[in-house]
Amino acid sequence: MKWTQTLIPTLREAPSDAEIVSHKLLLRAGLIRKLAAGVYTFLPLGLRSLRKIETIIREEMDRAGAIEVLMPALQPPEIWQQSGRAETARDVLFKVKDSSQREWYLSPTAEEVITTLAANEINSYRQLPKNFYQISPKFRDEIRPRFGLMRAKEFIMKDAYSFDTTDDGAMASYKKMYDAYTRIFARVGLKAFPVEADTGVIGGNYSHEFMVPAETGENDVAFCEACGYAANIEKATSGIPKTAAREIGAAVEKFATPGVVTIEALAKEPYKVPANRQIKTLVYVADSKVILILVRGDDQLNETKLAAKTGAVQVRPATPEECVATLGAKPGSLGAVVKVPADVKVYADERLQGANDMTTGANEDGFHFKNVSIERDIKVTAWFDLRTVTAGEPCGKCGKPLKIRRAIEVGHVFKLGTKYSEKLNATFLDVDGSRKPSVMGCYGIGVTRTLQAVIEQGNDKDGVIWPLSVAPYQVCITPLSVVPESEPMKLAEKFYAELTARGVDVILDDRDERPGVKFKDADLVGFPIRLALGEKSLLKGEIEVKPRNGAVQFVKTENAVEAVLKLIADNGVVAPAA
RNA sequence: CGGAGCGUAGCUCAGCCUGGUAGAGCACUUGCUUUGGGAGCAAGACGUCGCAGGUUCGAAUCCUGUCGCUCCGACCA
Repeated sequence: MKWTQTLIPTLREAPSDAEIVSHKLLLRAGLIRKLAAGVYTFLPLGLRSLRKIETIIREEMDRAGAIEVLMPALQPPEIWQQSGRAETARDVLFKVKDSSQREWYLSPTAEEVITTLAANEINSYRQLPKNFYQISPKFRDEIRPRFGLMRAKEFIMKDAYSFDTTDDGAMASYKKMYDAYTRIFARVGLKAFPVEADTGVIGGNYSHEFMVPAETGENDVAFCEACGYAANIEKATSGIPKTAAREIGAAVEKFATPGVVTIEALAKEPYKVPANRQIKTLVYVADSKVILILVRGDDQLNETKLAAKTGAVQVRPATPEECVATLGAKPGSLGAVVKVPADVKVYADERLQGANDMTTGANEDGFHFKNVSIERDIKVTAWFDLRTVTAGEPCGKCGKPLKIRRAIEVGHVFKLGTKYSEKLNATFLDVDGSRKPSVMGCYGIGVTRTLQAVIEQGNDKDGVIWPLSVAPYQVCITPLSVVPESEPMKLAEKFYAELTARGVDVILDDRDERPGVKFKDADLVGFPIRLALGEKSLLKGEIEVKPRNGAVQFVKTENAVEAVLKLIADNGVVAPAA
């Protein structure tokens, strides 16, 4: 490709609405342009990288035995009602109406469609297992699009859905995808690692996310360097000990705490009740039912765990008015010892099991109880792990301290079980003649997000540093004179032809620009290898070969093509084991 | 949806407080010079100051509404 024939609108300054480095570079390097919040056009260079990522994904999905299909973006609401997700996924569904006022959903994912297909087309165990995948635009009514392609209203996702006859088969399918994902991210040059994850409204009971460490990520991951344990903070557990039991003390005693409405205030003079001897009582509304949550004063409730453990679709903190209506006191004086309505369930964090000599609100503004023994004085409906793990806690597996870091989620694999196949009647006849629902799994990769993650991970002050495997072009030839028939231009054309013939992706910067401009642009876009052809070095019979992230080398012109091919071979695409 | 902020040239932004001629840098066009890391000089083109209403002799500037965008939070398959 000749630079002047394509469109590479580089920017010296980033538009002010770009916040993080990868978003700025996507715009500055001329890869994408924003049409509206969370909605982007891919320019020629951005599209080339996107296609390369897609190609890698296709190769690895095909290698793993998955088969490609293409499902519609327009989906009828009926199948979403059938699966139950019309309700549970309501908030992210894009809904459109056609001219006859019929409603459609724009696909945020395709469990319903593929399961409907399987229900119609798969009748026998002989047809299983199957794994269908597609790469297509997806739509989510994100309440707050952010960070360019990271969280967009429209984005490209690879989604795959496996169907098996047995749970073991489903597990094997899951493992294949897990391994394929590992290879995919390695090939696109991303340091991504799998972590245990919550399943959210997708459902199912077993799940891993593939995470790219990055400070700008929107997820926290807890991990143990000693034993390799890693989990999304929404799911992570630790080996932190339960609250130490003391001697069973006297009966519960009320004491005045005027104006004290925080854990911290109660921990100070004159009360001096340490946070770890307090019970924090939280009022929540789970699917429109009021519930009480008890966690230790120095712990934070993990809402994802709460939803997962209680099976609620939606949980939210109660308003102060709802608290008063339920317990008769405002937040800050709440407790579960007295005045808990019979129909209000009380869920307590396991760390409180056996705790006594605790202090908690008295459900009377300005008063607390002390000497509370949780099992003696509080009617706990159920014990769950509900707290959020913090850095430094002992790993639940090996006891070494856990660390926490930010990460970008680029892939997610789920074992779904029969949730969708049962609801949408995706059944098959087994060997013994019995009809069974297929055991499913689903597997997503955020393709556009992966592209941005590559940039977030590979950049310096001058611009993008692409892995060879996904760079828009592998080599940029930069003649410092573009006068036709000039020595630099003639050689540039020759290298262009030869490298192209050898299967290398080359762009020739034939713009009549000053060298500085061309070099700056080449660095900004981040082509992995740059060939500079200037009068000075040509007089010595040399050209300049410069890897984007390495040192300049001068090479005899006759050896230049081989030098480039060697660089590509040395730093090239990770060749995954078959 | 709650909180905060911003909409002025293609991009980054000044001007607004204290109403009166719409500006700078970069980018763009032409010419000359320059030519190994975002050149110099000269000339030029580019604006319904987001939109609508109001106040005023007069509004980019003050007021009201509205739309869009960004950030924090809720949310996040």
